[in-house]
Amino acid sequence: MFTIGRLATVAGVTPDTLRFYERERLVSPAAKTPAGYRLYDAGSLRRVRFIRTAQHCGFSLAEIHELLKLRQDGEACCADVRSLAIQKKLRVEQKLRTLQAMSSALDDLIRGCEGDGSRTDDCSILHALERDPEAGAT
Amino acid sequence: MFTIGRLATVAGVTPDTLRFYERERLVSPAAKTPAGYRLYDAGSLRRVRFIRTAQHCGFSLAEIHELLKLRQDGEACCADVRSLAIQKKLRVEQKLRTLQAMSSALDDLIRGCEGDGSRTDDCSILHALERDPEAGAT
DNA sequence: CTTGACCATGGACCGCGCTCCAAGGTTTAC
DNA sequence: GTAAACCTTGGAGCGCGGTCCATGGTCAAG
Repeated sequence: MFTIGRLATVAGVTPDTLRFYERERLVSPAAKTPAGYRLYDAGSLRRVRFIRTAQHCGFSLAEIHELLKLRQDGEACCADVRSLAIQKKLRVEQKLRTLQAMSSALDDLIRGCEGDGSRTDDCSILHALERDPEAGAT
Repeated sequence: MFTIGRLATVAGVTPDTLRFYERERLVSPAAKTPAGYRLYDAGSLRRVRFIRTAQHCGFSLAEIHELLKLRQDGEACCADVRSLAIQKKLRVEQKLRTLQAMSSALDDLIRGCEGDGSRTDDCSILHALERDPEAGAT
């Protein structure tokens, strides 16, 4: 059994974060001391690690709540979890495409620019940004 | 000269957004009617388009403010603008790498999962998410 | 038995980019 | 002349994932 500070340290978060997760019904202490101190066990640590890892996969806290509910739910099956992972993958890929579009738009700007000391009223980047985004390319 | 609603329509934003941009010192009306109505000109439209296009390149409103300041500033040169674009590109690429890591982490989860009807206590995805993220790969 | 580190609660606040609302004035179309 | 559509200001609220603060109780070391 650890106190909140100890769990925070081993899990790599802050005590405030753990209290926040508790308000969000993601992790709750295994017990409390008579004085009201939260006490956590190894299961709590696994749960916090679950949250952090899922976050690294792009899941929001609300989605992690869903995943944790599936784990509790005797009715749920592995395919349900897999389905959430696949949906998340699709959204991550959508974001990737958006960022890739940004990256190549920036490339175009940078490439079109001399980068010399000319005044900014001649700057090709500033001119390009002003063009109607709805108009055709070029 | 257009009213706020007309500029909003042609620029593809809402009047609320234009008022918000004005509070953020990004776009201000060219004039006001005696009754206090905002009036915009073609330069305003170009400015709003600048903002939208720069947003599509990943610039935040604060950064767009910087870009617009450079345009005003007689001292600034094209190289300053180019430098902001390059910095932005680096940050976009960093985000891309983060998302690519998410994408392949999700791939691993999905690949490792049968996706069959087995109970969630056997789910390889849920087990994988519980593992210590600091531990070496497996 | 005091000092300092730790813990509790409740609530405010952050950044970001809007979005919506209420209460009222103005303009336009018929 | 009246109704609809538009405009004004000021301020609150949202989603997200925390972070920080004030105030006060608890616990361990010396």
